[in-house]
Amino acid sequence: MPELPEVESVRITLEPQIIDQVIKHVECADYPRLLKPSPRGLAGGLTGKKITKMNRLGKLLILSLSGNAFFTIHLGMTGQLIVNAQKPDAGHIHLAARLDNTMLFYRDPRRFGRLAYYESPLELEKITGKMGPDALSISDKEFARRVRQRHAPIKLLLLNQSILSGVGNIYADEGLHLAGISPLQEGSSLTPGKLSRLNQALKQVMLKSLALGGSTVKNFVDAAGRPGTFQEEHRVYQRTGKECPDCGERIEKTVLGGRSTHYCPACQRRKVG
DNA sequence: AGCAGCCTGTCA
DNA sequence: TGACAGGCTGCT
Repeated sequence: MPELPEVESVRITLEPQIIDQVIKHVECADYPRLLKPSPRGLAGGLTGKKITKMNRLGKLLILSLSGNAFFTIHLGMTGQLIVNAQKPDAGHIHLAARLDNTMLFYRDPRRFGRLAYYESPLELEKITGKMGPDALSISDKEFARRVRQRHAPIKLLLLNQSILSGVGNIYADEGLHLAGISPLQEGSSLTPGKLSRLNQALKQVMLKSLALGGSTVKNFVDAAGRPGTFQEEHRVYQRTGKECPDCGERIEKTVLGGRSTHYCPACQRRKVG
């Protein structure tokens, strides 16, 4: 489900509840695709480690553990972290970790998420090294450098996590609308001015969303169990046929890279040549 | 570049 | 019943 603002909302609400606690015991389901390097390897690696810090890169949560090890959590589409004294009365809980003062559960109905244990910074770096810079901190110059050499439609570039980390379908659509750029516009055809406008628009949209706890389109909740409200501020996303807040034209929907794409045909006209 | 595949739940 | 969903990988 979650993109950068939702994942950051989880990080902010989860960190104080689990920081400096030792993972006493781990139980997990037998889903090798979800639990890396393997269900047993993950449980064995985590057990006995202290959680010393919680960071985020794009949509990836990175927990630092004692002994220079790491625990990463990618929520996929429906991943959810729950802190509770006992196992919640809900299905699809694939991991339960007993900490000093509480328990941490991972729930994920669609199982598109991924939990992984890395035994050293070098192992972690193999993953994070393939990811682009975080979308909240990338400079205009770096953003332009990474986008301008590509010919694909700009929306597909924004969704590509090796170019930029953290932007998903909602914020790509919202950021492009705010910047007045067509999702179909080729990356290489955008001027430096347009590109810096887009970079700033993405940050603006995601920071605003973060301030509102993220977007809850379906059932996102943070680690305090609270939904976000940024969906009420969406300008184009899932507003097909409704009026553009800027010009009143009807919002259109198309498909790009297999993903639904919402835009205003008037404000986001494609420039050719 | 484009699409099937991974999964389940929900809505029309 | 079928279409669709906020992500990503791996195949052609």
